[in-house]
Order: sequence, then structure tokens, then C-alpha cells
Amino acid sequence: MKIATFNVNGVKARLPELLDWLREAAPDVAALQEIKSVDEGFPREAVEDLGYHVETHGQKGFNGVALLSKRPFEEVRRGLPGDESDAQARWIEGVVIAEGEGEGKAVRVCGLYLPNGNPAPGPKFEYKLGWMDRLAARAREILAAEEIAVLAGDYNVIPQPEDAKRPDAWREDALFRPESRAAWRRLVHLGLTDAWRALRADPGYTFWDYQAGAWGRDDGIRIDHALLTPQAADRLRDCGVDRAARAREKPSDHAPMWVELAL
DNA sequence: ATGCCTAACACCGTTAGA
Repeated sequence: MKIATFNVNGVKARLPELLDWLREAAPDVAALQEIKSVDEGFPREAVEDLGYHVETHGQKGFNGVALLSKRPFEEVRRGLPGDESDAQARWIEGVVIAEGEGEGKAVRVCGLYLPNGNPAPGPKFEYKLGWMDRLAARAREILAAEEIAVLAGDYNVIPQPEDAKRPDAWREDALFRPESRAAWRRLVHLGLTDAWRALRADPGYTFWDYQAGAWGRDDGIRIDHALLTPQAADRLRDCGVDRAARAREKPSDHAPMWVELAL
């Protein structure tokens, strides 16, 4: 089962590129971030025509997440628990039953768009760190359930210096500040596996700024991640970044990242 | 030290992204 995450930077502006990628990469499940659309504005029919079930959690103007799956969703939850006053659409999770011999295996897929947090310090940075605390709390519950689960999305965290072409340029940035990286480590150390870090030694950048020719110089950062519960990590077979999506004429500034689980 | 791009909203610029 192939599970992918893709920050599309506007699903309406990115529709042809999204559809081409879905056809070529053919993920079984895809988590989308920054759909920048309300639920009613999501181009649902075009995606359904490719054989996907669609679940959205959108808002007006910015943020917004969605889950796509070739198999129907058994259960969907919208919004990260822990703060009733949080109106930002950054979390959606669902369960799909993997195809296979005998009884199918249930896989929980959580799609997340972690706050950017700039400028730091400041209220946006505090929101980011608070959101990461709530993420850890939800991760603890998921780990306790001992499920096959994947937490995939735009984490807006550069975990380590080797995850940036120019780490010194990011030292003061909310994506790389010590507080953000410490919160990332607290999350992973609950018992999750960073799929890329587990399988690969090469950089695995997933974001290149539109500005200053970052893509042409491969001046990227690795901020889109898939974290796996032990039950999922046991089944991890492969992972990748679809760099071809970033090389297109009208790309998102992120490339899709995916994991393949043996199910 | 700042802008460099891009998308959305709603205007003919501002906010947000990272």
C-alpha cells in the first residue's frame, strides 16, 4: 500500500498537476495540505473520476487538508483535538482497509499541516509549539492503540542540519529553531519512525522556495515527513520523493513524499 | 537588510506562506 503526502499550495490552482501526479504515482492514499479552499470548492469530481474517495477539511483562503483513497474510508476525524478555539483546518485522519488475502488490515492515515510559526519568537511561533504539543498527545493515543498508522504531512520542521542544503540560512527560522526541533524529537521519541531517516541517507528535500532560483540550485529542505507507528514501521518497504512534480511548469513549492507498506 | 515568487481575497493592494 502506497501512502503519499503532498502540499499542493492551492488545489484549484494546482488541479492539472495534481491529477497528472495521481495518475502517474497512483498512491492508494494521499494526504493533501494547503488546499486553500472551502469544502464546497474542492474539485471533488475530477479526483473521484480517477477512482478516489475524497474527504476534505477546508477553510476560506488558506490552510485546509484533504484525504484521498482508492478504498473507502471507515472512519474520518477532522481537526486536531485539544483546543476547541482553534479554527485552523490542519488535521484530518481516516481508516482504510488494505486489500489483501484473508481479512483486510486496517490502516490509519493522519494528514497534517503543521503551522509554519514565523516570525519567531511571537504568537505564531507559540501557536506552532502548542500545536506540536497537541500533536504529541494525539500520537500517544494512536501509539497506545497499537495500530498500523501513518502520520503524514507538511510538518514545517527541518529535523537536522543534513535536511537542508544551507542549514545556516535557517538557524533563526521557525522551521529550524531549537524549540521546533526539540518538539520534533519529543514526538519521534514517543516511538515513531521517520520513514525517510530509517531507509535513506541522501537529503530527501521536499520543499524549494519559488524565489531566487532555489529549485535550479537544489537549495531545498526536508519538511514533509511520514512518521510510522511500530506496526507500520515493521511493514515499511520503500519511500521516495516525487521530484518530477516540482520540475513542472506550474508546480507547488513542495514535492510529494510517499511510503510503501507491505500489507 | 531586504526582496526575490505564488495563491487567495478582494481589490487594483494585503496576507500568508517557508
